[in-house]
Amino acid sequence: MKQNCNVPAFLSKLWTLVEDHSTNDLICWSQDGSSFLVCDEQRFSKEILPLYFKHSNMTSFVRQLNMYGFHKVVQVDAGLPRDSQRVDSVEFQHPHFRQTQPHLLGLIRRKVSVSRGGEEGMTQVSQVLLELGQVRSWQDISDSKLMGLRRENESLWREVDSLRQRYQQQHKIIRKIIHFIASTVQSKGITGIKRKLPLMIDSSGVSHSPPKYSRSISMDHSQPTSTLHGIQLDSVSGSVYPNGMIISDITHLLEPLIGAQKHRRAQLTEGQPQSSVGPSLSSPPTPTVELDLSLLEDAASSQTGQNSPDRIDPCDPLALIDSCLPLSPGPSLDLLTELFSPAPCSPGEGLPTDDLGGKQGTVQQANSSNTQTDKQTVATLGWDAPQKDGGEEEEEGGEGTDMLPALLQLAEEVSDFTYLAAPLSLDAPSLI
Amino acid sequence: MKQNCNVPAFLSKLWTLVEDHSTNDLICWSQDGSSFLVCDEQRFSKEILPLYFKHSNMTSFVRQLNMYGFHKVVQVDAGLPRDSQRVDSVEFQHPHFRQTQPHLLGLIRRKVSVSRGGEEGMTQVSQVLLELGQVRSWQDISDSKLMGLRRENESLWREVDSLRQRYQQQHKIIRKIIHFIASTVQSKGITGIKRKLPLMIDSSGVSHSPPKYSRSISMDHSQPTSTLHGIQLDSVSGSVYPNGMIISDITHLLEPLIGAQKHRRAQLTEGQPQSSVGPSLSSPPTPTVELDLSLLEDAASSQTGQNSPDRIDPCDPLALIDSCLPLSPGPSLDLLTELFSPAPCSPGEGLPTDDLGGKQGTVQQANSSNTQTDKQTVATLGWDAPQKDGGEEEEEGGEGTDMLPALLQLAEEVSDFTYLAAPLSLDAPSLI
Amino acid sequence: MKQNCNVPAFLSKLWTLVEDHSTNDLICWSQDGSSFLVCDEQRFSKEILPLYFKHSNMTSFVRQLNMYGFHKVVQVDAGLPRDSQRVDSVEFQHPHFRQTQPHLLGLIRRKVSVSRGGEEGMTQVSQVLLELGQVRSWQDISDSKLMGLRRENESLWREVDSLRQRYQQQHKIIRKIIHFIASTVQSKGITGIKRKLPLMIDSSGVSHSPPKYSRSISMDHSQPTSTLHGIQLDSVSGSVYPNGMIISDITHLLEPLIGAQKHRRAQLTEGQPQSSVGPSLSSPPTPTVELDLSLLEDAASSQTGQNSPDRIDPCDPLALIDSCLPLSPGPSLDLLTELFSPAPCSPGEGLPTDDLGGKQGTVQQANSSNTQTDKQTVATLGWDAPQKDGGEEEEEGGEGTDMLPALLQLAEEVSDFTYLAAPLSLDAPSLI
DNA sequence: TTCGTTCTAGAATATTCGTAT
DNA sequence: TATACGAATATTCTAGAACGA
Repeated sequence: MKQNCNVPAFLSKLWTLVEDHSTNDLICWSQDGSSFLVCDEQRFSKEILPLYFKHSNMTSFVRQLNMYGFHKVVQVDAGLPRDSQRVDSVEFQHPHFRQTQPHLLGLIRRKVSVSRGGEEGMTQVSQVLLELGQVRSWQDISDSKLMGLRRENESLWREVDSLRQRYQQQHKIIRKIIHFIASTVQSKGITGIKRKLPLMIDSSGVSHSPPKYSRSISMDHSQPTSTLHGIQLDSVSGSVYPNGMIISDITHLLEPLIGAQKHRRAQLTEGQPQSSVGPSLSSPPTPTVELDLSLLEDAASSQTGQNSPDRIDPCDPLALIDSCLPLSPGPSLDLLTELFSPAPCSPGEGLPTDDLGGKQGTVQQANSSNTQTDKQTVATLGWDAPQKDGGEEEEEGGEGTDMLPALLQLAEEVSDFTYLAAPLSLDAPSLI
Repeated sequence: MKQNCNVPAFLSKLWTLVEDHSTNDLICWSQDGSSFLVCDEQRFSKEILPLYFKHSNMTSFVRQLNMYGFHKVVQVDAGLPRDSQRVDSVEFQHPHFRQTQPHLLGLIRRKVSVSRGGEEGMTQVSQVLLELGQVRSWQDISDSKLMGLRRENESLWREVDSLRQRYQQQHKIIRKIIHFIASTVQSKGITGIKRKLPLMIDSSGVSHSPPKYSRSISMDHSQPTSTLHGIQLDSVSGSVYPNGMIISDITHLLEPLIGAQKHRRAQLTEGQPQSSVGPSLSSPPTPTVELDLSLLEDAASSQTGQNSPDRIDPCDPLALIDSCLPLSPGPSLDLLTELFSPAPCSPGEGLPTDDLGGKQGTVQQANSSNTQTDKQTVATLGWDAPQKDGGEEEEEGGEGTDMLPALLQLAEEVSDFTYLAAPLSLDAPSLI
Repeated sequence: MKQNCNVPAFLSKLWTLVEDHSTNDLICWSQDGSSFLVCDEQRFSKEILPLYFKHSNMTSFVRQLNMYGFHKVVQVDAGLPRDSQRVDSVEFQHPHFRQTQPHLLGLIRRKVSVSRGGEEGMTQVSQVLLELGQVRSWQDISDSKLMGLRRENESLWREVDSLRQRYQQQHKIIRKIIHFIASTVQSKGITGIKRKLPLMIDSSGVSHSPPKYSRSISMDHSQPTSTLHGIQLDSVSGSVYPNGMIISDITHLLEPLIGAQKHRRAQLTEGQPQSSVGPSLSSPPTPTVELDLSLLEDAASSQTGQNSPDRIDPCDPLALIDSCLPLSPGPSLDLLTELFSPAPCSPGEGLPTDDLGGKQGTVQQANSSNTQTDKQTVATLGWDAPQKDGGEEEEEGGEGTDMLPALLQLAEEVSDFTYLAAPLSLDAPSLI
């Protein structure tokens, strides 16, 4: 029974007690051997304790445990009504009290009443002061760190802002490209036949047509509204159309966009908010833009649906927008086909869904009117007309050829890009 | 059941408990009514206590008794051997807890840990306390700061995510543009006829429409306004170069960017560290141009150099693209293929819907293999056919077709990019 | 079942409670894991709470939550009439109570009513020591937070860097696309005459001159390297002018952009919050893109106005581009002209090496002057020549029209998108 | 002296109540 | 009305202290 003389009796007894397999139903090691459990406090105190100690009180046993630095392990399922089967079991643990490692018992020390001698309170004060000094120095350091972090964050914000701006710029570029392409197409078409321009212009929203102005106006108005939460958004939007021709307004009509906006807003409101959004950004972000040229496809489809194929009509913004929708895929080609095909399209395809709060209603109308170009016109315009114009041109066939190299080049470049792009990995920070 | 409102619940319950004759076998008044006895601690704690309190622990009951000034009454028979019938009974007493005298309960006061009463005054203590108070307030502030930083970071994460998404969207747009261009080219080729270019050029870019001017004006206006809140940014904008066209910048693209990036990194690494990064870059923004059309030049040069279409040629493009498209899958591509290919070209190039899984190796390989296609192959595909083949090809529209594969390839490449790029994981750490 | 001894029982239980999938219908994590929801208050309090606590009162549960710093998350639909099915669900959140991050529980501190003490002698050193101990523990926590933030920031930086790189890549792609378009145009133009394309290209600054290649090469190389430590600033400078002609800048001219920028800035400033202006963004610099093709439009418009009023014609890319050139006005145009024009126009258009110095005044002027070119001039240049050349051509112009609207629409869409998307406000929380 | 036993207290958390905003 | 907090009490775990071996 007795253990090493160095080890207090209580610890020796406790070890023996826990090790004893014959009493495992009342007291035993925990699963991992890092603590021990007393399963039935009642029986344990009355049946086991007297065998080792001079008492049969659980409280005394616990007092000793605490005196030697043991701690009760709280059960999460506490609080449960003892009704059910929950046998009241208690668990105690000590870093140096582990199954299979009795040699660690020597490291367990009994607590001694520090008897704080009241007198030396003074010394303690000095100690306290010292500690305070340390604390203060630490504070300074911590504060510095915070400042640094804050600056860093500011830089990050600026950086993000910069990125966003660049992104916007790029976006504009894309827009321009599209525009350019449009121009190209036009010019080609034009060459074939004549005179369609004016119309186009009108439709395009650029032109001199009065509607245009109204649009602009509406735009302006709308902007203000956007100011709601008053964030930068407004400004942004405003910035949008500076100079070029602004066809954009028309677009606004489209619901899709609107819907998108709303979402965005909502997102903003919510996301921003307080605390944690968790980094799990995975979800976050409702993606923002949705626009893409898929519209071409859609437009085609929509057109088709409408029946009057005579015109291309990609003009219809709606169609375009729709196309953006990830879901609506299909027909992409149709549009193109129609566009390029000689057959006449459908003239009046009003912009559908506009809602915009009534601001753009006008615009739409104007738009639709424009769109009305008929198929014939298109044909006449002869998208490819130029090419065809001259028979001899063919030799020039070189035309196509010309493109090729460029495209290849482009393709290559892109490929390159892909390589570079590859993905920086971000290691997750994580934390603390 | 209810007791005087002045009397704490514990005392009320205790009185009721002791008075209850139905439980006299477990708890009852002492002979003289000056104290009460708990006869069977075991049963009492498990059967009675839960009926009155939120626990079934004798120790908790005792703790309350002590808290209210009750004291245990030592049993004379304590010394007796534990054997025999000595049912473990405990007795508690309080001067104001007497049978038949419930009115005295109001005199029983619960102890409050007034402990601290410090004897020595040491003035210093007050000083120390003062400092501690400061420290604590600082803690609060610091904590707030951290929280703020954390929120800021979360917002940043969100922002970055948003940017990434937008970027992706843009990417899609680009892809679409390419697609569109491809279509255009094709159509043109198809038309068979040629020649229109010159015209286009003219039209392009320069338009005489009055509206234009109006736009410009608006632009100007906007600028001024923008200056408002603007900070250094304005300067930036200023640097931007308003509207003229600036060709010079183009150059920037080249190396400079690279160098810049490197710098950025360095900064990061260094900056991160402790405190200040210094950036009082309020102005930072000055945008630098990154994008430019220099490509035109490059393209030209490369083209010139290459000119011979036989090379490159990434043929099997289609497959790749589809796989990439997250949203709009296959159809579009197929469509295009059909449209542009005079005859079913590469039927087998089903769009691999598989996702790249971030592996580009495959793609590249495919690519390279494709590239290897010799001119002839290309011709077959129709890619360069026009050039090489014969003039008649043109009518067949086969011309345009030629382009298709290349374009598709390009599109795919882009798609690839998207995949790779997207993957970035943002785990939000969180913390604080 | 066992929880960390350091973590209060309430938190352990709460965690277990929320994690328990079997009770997800009553209590579970929120979508993003940053908070938890109690769906059916009634059932939860009566069925779940008693299993973990000594009560079945929602209020007590909430009190504990508050005691530990949890806060109720207001439901957006709060204002709605209580009518219908409004399932009474409540949501609570704590910055350190997040799904998948149980290690943060240790950072949640229970509030202590520091009230006591007060005035009098508080005293005792012990008290002071106690406080110091708390302060120290807080320090540890704070330090941990800082570390976490730091890591998070590092990740953010990496992310931003990644985005920037990807952006750049995309930028290149766009550039390539432009290139391609340019090539296409050229080829077409060639058709008119035959076989000039190559030459033109060459001349246009793109040329095959060895230097060009060297540039490209350098670029690629540089990029890889860029990944190093580089900071953003460098990039900026780098971005400045490498070699080719950069048309991109041109875009900058447009006011919209500028306006937008300003707004952005303002936003930034405000968002950032308080203190620091932050701008010490050492890094900030990373250049932002400025380039856009707006010029196309502008050019078009201006041209139209000036020269061939009959049509819009934004088609000609070159013209547009030229117009954009702020600095080297004349020359650039000339170049393009030369390229596309059958006859060599203005030979000497050196690339303006001057740096923008951020002054646009000059640029603009140049620009305007350019724009002013009248039709005739253009004609001379050969720019519009094609159109005018053939009388009939004009009429044909109508053809193109069909496309135009669609394209314009598209352009607008994109613009819209920009507006919508961009605007996201990031309010910087700020704080500290 | 050190350790063991017992009774009581300290300290922190838990539960309830009341109320300020 | 509802959210959050102060305050008082309740429960638990641990510690202090007295006393004896």
